[in-house]
Amino acid sequence: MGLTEIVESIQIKYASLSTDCINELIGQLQIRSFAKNEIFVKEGQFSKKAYFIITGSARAYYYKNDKDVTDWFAFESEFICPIVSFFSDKPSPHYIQALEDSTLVEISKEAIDKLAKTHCELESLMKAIVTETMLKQQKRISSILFYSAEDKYKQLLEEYPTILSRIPLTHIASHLGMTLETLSRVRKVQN
Amino acid sequence: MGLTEIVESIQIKYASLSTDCINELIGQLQIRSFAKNEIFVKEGQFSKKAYFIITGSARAYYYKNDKDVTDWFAFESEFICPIVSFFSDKPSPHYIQALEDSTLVEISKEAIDKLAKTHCELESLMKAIVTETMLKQQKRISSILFYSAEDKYKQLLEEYPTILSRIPLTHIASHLGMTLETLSRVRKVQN
DNA sequence: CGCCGAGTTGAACTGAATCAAGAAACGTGG
DNA sequence: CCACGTTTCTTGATTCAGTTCAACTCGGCG
Repeated sequence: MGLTEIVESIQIKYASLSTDCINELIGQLQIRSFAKNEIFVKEGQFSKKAYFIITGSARAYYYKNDKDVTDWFAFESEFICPIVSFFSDKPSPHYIQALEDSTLVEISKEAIDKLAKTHCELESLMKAIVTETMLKQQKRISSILFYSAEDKYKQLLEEYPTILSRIPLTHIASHLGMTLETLSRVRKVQN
Repeated sequence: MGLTEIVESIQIKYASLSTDCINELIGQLQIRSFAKNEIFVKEGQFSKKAYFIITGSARAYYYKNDKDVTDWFAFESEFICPIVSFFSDKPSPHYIQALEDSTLVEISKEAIDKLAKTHCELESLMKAIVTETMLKQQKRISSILFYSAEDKYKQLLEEYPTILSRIPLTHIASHLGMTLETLSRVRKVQN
């Protein structure tokens, strides 16, 4: 898949862009490859880059009381970025790590903002992406508040049916806000 | 406070607007007043209106297993809207209710989108508001996952020092994801 | 073969929920 | 302005989902 098709598909999903804008945008993209387990954004960094996953997967995680907590997963055709540092001027509490050998497209916020000055559609596209993220978080909040460990696990499997074969249970557990032991017990009941 | 000052202050906080845009925007605003406890957005509605609070307060809430759960509070100079229905094309799970006698500014999404077609700055302003909301939710997720009932209560008091005198504890408890009884016990320890 | 990290299992513990009862505050009409 | 009923909040006893800590199993890989 070339850069053109990638931008094409993003554009279709979120908000259409002029050919002009698409072309200029492509000039700002960088293809990057990371090996499994490679950490490409570190805590404390001011990283203003966003990544779109072509193949592979990644997770954003942080340390809470010395425990590794996975905040977000991203798979093919999804974005991932150090959300705090990307959108505000604070250092990132998150690390980002490839979970498989992965190929990503990288773009800097600076480049986007600059392009958006002349291409307003890009601003709409960004708004659409942020809105989607916000609605996902909205869902996640109510899922954390109201569902049992078992239900949260089921929900995750529905959203990401292949996740079990791709990602270690430790990360799944911490993302669901439960311990590895609890996840293990929940799984025993299921199968 | 007139509409001009209100738009002025919003614009300063999020993203600057041209005088043209400001004037057209003002033409789309509606001042609305609600009595304490009045419900002005109902569950199941497709409501594409957002509200900016001039005086008073409001909450967005929904029913989860027949229990009334407060999702968001909003006070002076804050926005509130039925987030799901406003940003996607789904009916709102949320009700919105005035918690005190309140005066709000109402604007429809339709009006904003129409204006944004000719005034790109407005798109940036919307993006800024959505981004702010997203970052707040990000914070809320980690607060739910990692803090004890007591810590969550303390945090809320820091963010909204006047909340106790303005809003019943039931709503505060459900917003913090705990029962009224637990909140009551937490408060006893504190004071 | 033996080590090592990932996952499982068990037992004891705990923070918060639930259920139930009572106290305090609130506002509404006489 | 007081009395009464309703709503809001507190307190207590019990239960429960999930955590913690510790030991054990399994599968892959040098």
